[in-house]
Amino acid sequence: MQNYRTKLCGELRAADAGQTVVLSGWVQTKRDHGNLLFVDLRDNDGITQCVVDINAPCFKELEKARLESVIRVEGKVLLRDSNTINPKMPTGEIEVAVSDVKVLGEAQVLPFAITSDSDDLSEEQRLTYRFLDLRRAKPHANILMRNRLNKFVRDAMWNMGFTEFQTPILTSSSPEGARDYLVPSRVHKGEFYALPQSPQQFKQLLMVAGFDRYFQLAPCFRDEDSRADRSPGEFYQIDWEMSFVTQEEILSVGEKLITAIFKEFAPTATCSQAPFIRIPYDEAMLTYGSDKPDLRNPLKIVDVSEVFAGSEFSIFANTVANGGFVRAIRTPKTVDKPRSWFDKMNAFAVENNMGGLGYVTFAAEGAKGPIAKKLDEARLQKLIALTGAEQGDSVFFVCGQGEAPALFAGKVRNLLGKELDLFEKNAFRFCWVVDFPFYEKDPDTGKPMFSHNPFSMPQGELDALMNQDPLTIKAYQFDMVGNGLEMLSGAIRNHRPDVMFKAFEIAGYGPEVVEAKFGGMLNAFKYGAPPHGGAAFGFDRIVMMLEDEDYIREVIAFPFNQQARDLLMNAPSPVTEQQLREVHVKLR
RNA sequence: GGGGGUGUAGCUCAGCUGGUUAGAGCGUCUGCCUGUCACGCAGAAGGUCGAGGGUUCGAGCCCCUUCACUCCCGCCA
Repeated sequence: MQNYRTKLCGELRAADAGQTVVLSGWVQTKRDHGNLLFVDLRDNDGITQCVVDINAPCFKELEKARLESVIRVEGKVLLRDSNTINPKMPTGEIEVAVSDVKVLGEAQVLPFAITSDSDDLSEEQRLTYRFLDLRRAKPHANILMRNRLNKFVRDAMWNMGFTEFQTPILTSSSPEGARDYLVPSRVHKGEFYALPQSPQQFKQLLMVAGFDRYFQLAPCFRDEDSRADRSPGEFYQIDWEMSFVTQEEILSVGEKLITAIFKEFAPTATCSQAPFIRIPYDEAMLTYGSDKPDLRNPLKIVDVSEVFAGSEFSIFANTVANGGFVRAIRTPKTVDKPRSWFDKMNAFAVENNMGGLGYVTFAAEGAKGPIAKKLDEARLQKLIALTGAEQGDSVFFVCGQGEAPALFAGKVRNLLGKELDLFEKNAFRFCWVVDFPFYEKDPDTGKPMFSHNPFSMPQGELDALMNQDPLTIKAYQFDMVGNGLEMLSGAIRNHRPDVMFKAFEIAGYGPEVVEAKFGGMLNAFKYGAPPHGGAAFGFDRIVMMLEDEDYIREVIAFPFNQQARDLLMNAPSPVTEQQLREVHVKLR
């Protein structure tokens, strides 16, 4: 039997001239000059130009091969003339003069060109023919990047002393969190497995089992609707857990891993260096109007309620008098922006159901803008002191009750940053958001409910639960945020049954509920559980950032579409009556 | 569950105020071409205008229903 190849399509160089080689790959493009034919042959490794002229016996065979057919060619490596060298190709100094061609896998006429840009193709086409889509340069490169990141992360975690595990895919439904994917049991009528939303309980059990440091590139399944950065169905986490650690030690592992990743895969980008700044949740909400601050944007939100308290600007003054807030954002060098630009900003506020977006501009001749004349000199000076405004700057105001002004100021901060092109370029800016509230007020009942994760340890532990207003208790719970994306979530876990019972009691669950829902883990904690904690990175999101993709589907080989369908495999799909009967399922 | 957008040739799109035979680029097919690299040139074929209903002398265009895709809100311990 003939061999398929002696070289790969990306490896031939000038020094190989004169060799006879065998290459196999896909016919990417053909340039047919009638008596002279060029074929770009592509494999996973690269592209090599093949050439054949009318005198070669295999000319006709190659000429009739369709685009994207798989062929085997045999030929001699020739140095190209200096005027025909293609400097854009790594193999551009040579070409293969083909003496023999064999079609190994014929292609039909293609639904779309492999050389098209992603932007020129519909999502539906791409996913229906994903096997063709993945032949295209950028999607192919994205998947190969995933592979490199996989290995890099494994090596890094092993080197830091972590042990890799595989935890069950068929497990039990967890009562908190997202909707589960359910799998009916054949053996146990009316009972269901669930696919894990994360290996949370298993990794904690492994700590109780004494494994000390766990990690897993863990598949997670959540039946939730999709977003640009959130794939429906399944996604992967770099999941880890550690015994006998403080929160700072977990953060340190996260910093080490992410800085190593970006140094390796984005060497030319500016990247935050460890230690990343820690921003308490409350401060993040006030200063950035978000628990996912994008630190590439230099703008900050400042509370200027005191400037307007008792002022002539009655709308703001009244709001402040009634316990509301005025938040301000200083924007540099906006004095020359036309009135229409400020109007556009105001229109954005109205679209977002806010009263409007007031502003003051500090021009050479003094403060300008609709609000300026309502503020006396002392108030203007205080405003300058609070915001750091300089001549030529503007200050925008958002006013309202409760959390609304801070949240909207966060949106305004994003908009202004984009409008004024203030975002730092080619940069990855990371921070930690720490001290998440343990409870929040249930908007319906007004009672405390878990705001994030019932498994995390409240700061102050049992003492705080017994003696503190629940809504003021913070959790050892943290996120890592990179360029405004949530990259990681983690916590010190609650490993003490007494603290857990009390924590659930405050949220309105009796001990019987805790026993019923978390019995497995709770039971384990009764037999000597080490203090432990951990975190998980969104693996796909890191690949997204490294490949500068806006959509998570671009870094997943076979993603669902937005409707959680696999258009290629036709999943989900109906099953037979027989299959349903076996698992005791009746369709309504 | 809700809101926005899209659906016209194999692909990506244009199609004016409702008016003759629905267009372009790429792809396909045919022919020409020995140095291209997204080769070039000439020609041809290719349409249930997502589906169903309605208004109208007349619907790709207006109305209703419905389906699919996409972005966002809700949701995402």
